Amino acid sequence: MKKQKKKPALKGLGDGLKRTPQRLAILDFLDGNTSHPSAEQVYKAVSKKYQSMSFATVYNTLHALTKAGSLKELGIDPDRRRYDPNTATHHHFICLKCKRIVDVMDEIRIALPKSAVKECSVVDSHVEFFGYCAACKKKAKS
Amino acid sequence: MKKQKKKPALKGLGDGLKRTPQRLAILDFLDGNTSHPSAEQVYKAVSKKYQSMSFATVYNTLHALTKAGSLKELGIDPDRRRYDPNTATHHHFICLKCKRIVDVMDEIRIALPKSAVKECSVVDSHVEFFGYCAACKKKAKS
DNA sequence: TCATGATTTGGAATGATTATATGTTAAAAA
DNA sequence: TTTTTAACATATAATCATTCCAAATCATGA
Ligand SMILES: [Mn+2]
Ligand SMILES: [Mn+2]
Ligand SMILES: [Zn+2]
Ligand SMILES: [Zn+2]
Repeated sequence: MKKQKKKPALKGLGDGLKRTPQRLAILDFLDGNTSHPSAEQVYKAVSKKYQSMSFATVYNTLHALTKAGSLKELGIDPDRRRYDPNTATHHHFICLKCKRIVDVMDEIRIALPKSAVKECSVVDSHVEFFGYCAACKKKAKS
Repeated sequence: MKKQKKKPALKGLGDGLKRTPQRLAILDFLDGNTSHPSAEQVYKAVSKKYQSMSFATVYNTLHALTKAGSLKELGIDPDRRRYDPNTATHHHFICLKCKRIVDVMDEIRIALPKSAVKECSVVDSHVEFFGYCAACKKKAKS
């Protein structure tokens, strides 16, 4: 029987990156994760399984993965950087109350404004939706 | 003759905020400013004219103005908060090279995806375009 | 003018991230 | 397998943006 393994949303370590247990642990936590965790959340989660994990290693690995193109740094949260293993172009809904960040995978056709295209070259775009998530909406009705 | 005054892009101090020289100086710098300055840039600019300006006051004022709805905090730059006196819904182009943030005032019709509307209530949205600005594009061709 | 609560200020505190120095190890060569 | 070594992990210090704090000052209304 093949070792069970869910479809990896994460590309994995790139190029000549060493396959260290720390990196594999971080990679495993990130794989398929849609919570857009911060460095601290990664650290906390991975520390449990892999005691002796250093905070610096988390940052190092997050940077390495980002450079390798297996991870995206999100600037959404002004307070701390968040990471997204889903590197395909997609968008996000941010709850103004609980700060949860939810994927919006729907393809959004953005009519690139002429003014932007005229002189600049647009490589990518990202839509942020702000509002109140289902849970917070429900609470407000109490 | 009426006191000459350019059309204010900035709403001004809200409610019961005292009209202090510091706040007026910051307000004056921000008025019509489209550079999306950071707190430090505000501090540097205003310090010149208003010596003795404190960094804490800049933060206090930026917060007060934000709460009053005369200013918007931008989460675009992961390294530091940036402020936008233009509180009308508009979008931004971010140059991946020089990090410049340029307004995209064109109205963009975003087809709100069903999945987002279903359970959540969307209050606002913001599009970030990433690419290379005219100046950086030109440089690259050298 | 006076009283007073709001505001300013400098400096200390915090929290996220980065840098450094040193011991460790994955991986490739022998 | 053993050797070799650049890459890596770790602890800790340093940095940088932002917030907090307590004391001094000030704007505004009575
Ligand atoms: Mn995402
Ligand atoms: Mn703007
Ligand atoms: Zn919520
Ligand atoms: Zn540029």
